[in-house]
Amino acid sequence: MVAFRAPKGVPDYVPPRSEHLLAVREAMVAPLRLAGYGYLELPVFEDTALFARGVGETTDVVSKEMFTFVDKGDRSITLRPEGTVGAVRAVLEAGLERGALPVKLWYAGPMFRYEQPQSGRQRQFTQVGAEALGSDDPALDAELIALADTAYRSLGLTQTVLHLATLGDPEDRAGYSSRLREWLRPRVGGLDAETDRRIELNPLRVLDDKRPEVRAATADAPLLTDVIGPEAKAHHEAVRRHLTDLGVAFVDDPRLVRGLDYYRRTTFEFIHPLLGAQSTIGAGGRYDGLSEAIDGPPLPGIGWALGVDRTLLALEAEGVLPAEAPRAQVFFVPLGSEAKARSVTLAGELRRAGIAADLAYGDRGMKGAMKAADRSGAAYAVVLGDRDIEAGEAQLKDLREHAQVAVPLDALVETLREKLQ
RNA sequence: GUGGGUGUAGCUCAGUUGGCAGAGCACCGGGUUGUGAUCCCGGUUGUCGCGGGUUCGACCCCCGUCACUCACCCCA
Repeated sequence: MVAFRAPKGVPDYVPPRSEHLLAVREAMVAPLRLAGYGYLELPVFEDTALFARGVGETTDVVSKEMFTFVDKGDRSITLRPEGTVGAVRAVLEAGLERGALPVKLWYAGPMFRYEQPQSGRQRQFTQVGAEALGSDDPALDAELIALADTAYRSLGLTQTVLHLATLGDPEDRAGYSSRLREWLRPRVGGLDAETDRRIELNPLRVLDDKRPEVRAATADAPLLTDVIGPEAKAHHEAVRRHLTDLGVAFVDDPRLVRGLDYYRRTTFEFIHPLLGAQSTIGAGGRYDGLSEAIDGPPLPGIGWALGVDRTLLALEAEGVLPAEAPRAQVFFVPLGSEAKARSVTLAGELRRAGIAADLAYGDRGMKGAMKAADRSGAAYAVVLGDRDIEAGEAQLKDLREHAQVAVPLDALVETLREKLQ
């Protein structure tokens, strides 16, 4: 029993799992760099009103899941529940929308939502996000989706399914909403207060309800797809075509519903079938009205966020975790204090030469130190005792071949450098 | 916020009708004066989540509480 535990819903990652998490993050970023996306470093908290306006007052995220507090200057501050709104704010603050368009950016870091934790859902979680602003070209929609697809593939995931939909333009959505509202009232109205509220404020959300009775009741609800205007429809068809040209497989999902208000036209989710209830490992969409919602100029945009934690869960579920990397290439086994001092020096020299080196600490004795060498994954052990120092040499042992040779001490670094080439 | 499940060694978990708290793994040491991963031998670690109650006696039964976990809601 330890005195302190991490706060509820806040995960620690320790080796070797933390290495896998880092690898996921890097794999998500690599394709973005190859597509001209620049790095954006963002604050993890913002003015509360920014999220309320940008994400939408009626969303669950804003209405009940924000980590909000008042700072010492009496400002209302909120730990970011998602990244897009802050990214757009930063772009506007820096005036990037006046430069070359589109502006393509990525960021990564922790997000915070005050929710009941469960598998794949933590109060603090990490996302890699990408945004492309200043163009409504459907090729950008397809590009971003393809980059996420590439990231998942490069990690070895094969079972991820891309769901694609369009929300149409605001007028399509508004018309459909009122129609759907009328349709829903007699069918699921009165079920509970939350659902009633949702029918009135954001009826599309009801279609996302997972309760069997709601699912059954809404099975043949009218579809948004049927009322999409010609422009949005053309945009959607172009996105589908580009994706097909790029070799990205997807399924059309007319019932796909996103939880944040700023989406319009393209929306998508990457779903992993082995994950249980929280199975969306990445998602995004177009948000052409977001900039105006936070008092900016008209600025179309498309973006996504990939869940780093959930993607790690997916890797574990598919059993495609990368092999553990050795912690050292060379491991010193010093016998005695003089040998310890020489080992510390030599390990330092190797590290400066770009070779991963470690040594046995404490007075472990031969056997224990060799065991530590073995566990480090090192290819070579350097055994160093008084008699070797007197002879001006070290015993260099190849831990895989079980072969050992004496090497002059002043040639050790160079010898290892050659052997590890 | 709501519901189910689980809390025993660092980790994974056994623990019989209520009768001296265990195993495997890990870790440490020895078998080898200076040689690992295999093998053999030995050893360390416990507020049985916490607080009450019942009982001669509670890891076990009862009540409460906390934590973790899965699911709903919602979402990456």
